Formats: sequence, C-alpha cells, structure tokens
Amino acid sequence: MRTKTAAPIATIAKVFQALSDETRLLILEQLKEGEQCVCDLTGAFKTGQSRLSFHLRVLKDAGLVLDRPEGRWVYYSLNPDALEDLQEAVNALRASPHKASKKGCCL
Amino acid sequence: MRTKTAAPIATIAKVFQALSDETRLLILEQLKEGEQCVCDLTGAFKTGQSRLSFHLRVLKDAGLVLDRPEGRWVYYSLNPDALEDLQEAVNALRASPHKASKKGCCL
DNA sequence: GTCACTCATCAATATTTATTGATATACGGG
DNA sequence: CCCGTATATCAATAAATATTGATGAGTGAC
Repeated sequence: MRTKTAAPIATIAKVFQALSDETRLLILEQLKEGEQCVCDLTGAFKTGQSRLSFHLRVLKDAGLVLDRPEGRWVYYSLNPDALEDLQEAVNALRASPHKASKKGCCL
Repeated sequence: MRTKTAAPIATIAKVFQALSDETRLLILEQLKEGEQCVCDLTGAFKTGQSRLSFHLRVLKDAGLVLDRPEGRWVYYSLNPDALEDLQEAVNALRASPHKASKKGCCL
C-alpha cells in the first residue's frame, strides 16, 4: 500500500472540469494513440490552432497531459499518473457499503 | 460480459461537468452517509436552499443522484449505476498499452 | 539575416454557469 | 380551510469559459 494522501477537493474538481468538455475528451481519446503535436490534432479535428492550444492548456493545467517540446514542435501525451489518481477519486465517490440509509430527517 | 454500449461522449462530458464543482463534490461526499433530504444538506452546508436545489438538479440531470419524494421531503441518494458507468468511462481514458508512440509528426 | 512554420498568448466577444432573493407549488397539521 | 414547512423554479446579476482572429516568440532551412 502506498502512502498517498488523497488529492484536495479543489484539485479533483479541476480535473473533472478539464474533462467536462467534448473537445477535450476527444483530444484525450486521440492521445491514446500515442503522443502527438498540436498540428497533428489540428489536422485531426479540422479546427483553429488557438482553440486547440487553449484546450490543451486546460488539460495540462489539470495535470491530465504532459508536454514535451522538441524543436519547433510540442508533443502532448496522456499522463498515466493523473489517470490513476482520477480512478482513485472516482472510487472514493462510491457509497460506503457498511452505512445503511440514515434515519431521521431535519424534522 | 455484459452487453453495454459505451455512453455517448456528450453524456460523459455532462457527468464530468456535474462533478466539476466543489459544492457538488461535497454533496456527493455527504450522500455517502446515506440518503438525505434537502434540509439535511442546507443544515450541513449552512447555505441557501435555492443554491442547494440548483446543484442537486445538476447532479440529478447528470444521473449521479436519485431523488425520492416522500411527503413534504425529497430524499436524495447516490446512484450506484451512474458511478459504475463513470468508472468505466475513466478506464476508457487510459492509453492502449499495445500502441507505442506513433512516429511521424505533421511534418 | 530572412523566411516559413509551430505554437502560445492576447483581446474582444459570445456563451455558459453560479448565486441571490423572490415567488410558486405541494404537503401535512391544526 | 388556513398555516407553516419543504422544495423547486424564476428573474436578475455576476462570474467563469469558450471561440475567433491577430500578434508574438522560438525554431530551423536557406
């Protein structure tokens, strides 16, 4: 068992926020194929470069993707660690099985 | 193996969107204790009732929580099915292991 | 150096989302 | 029926996000 403290709620919210947009989900889908530069993605999505750059930054700020500048290009790739943390966060949302429904409302 | 088609991307984005707010994450956290009515939550969070009602609706529209009206109260609870779907969606984001980094940029 | 190319950032605008207070609907008790 | 409580919804405003086109900084070829 690793000694990893759960991420603060603001961080988790930020990650979900980054995932809350279709374009960004498609970018992640695309990055499953391997790392790609921005021009690959503009080609794939037929959209403006600044728009892609914006969404990539959101993903990067949330820690979901990594960037690797090389010469004129910047290669983006999925961040496996972030995806693992994400899975943990989602697991943490599930109900504790041992707690039955509480009785007594605000009444 | 179950025959379940992956949720459309718009639906997934909507779920992440519902999860992208601290207040809503805290509500879900609270609901892990069991189902609760709105007045329980307003008590717990010391905030306006219409604000809570708004966030509960977002969670409900995303399918993350269920509501059960009973008399004057409406009890909210986590939707286990939605959380399971969410886990699947997160799993689907991980890179395919058999695909190495693609060669050849847009060059 | 100049040029073409990749990418990030900015500015302006449009769109979406959140908050607040007020009002409306529904229920149960008297 | 009239009240008080629980909740949802609305209207107005504020705040956050997204899109577009323009500009700027860095790189490599010549």
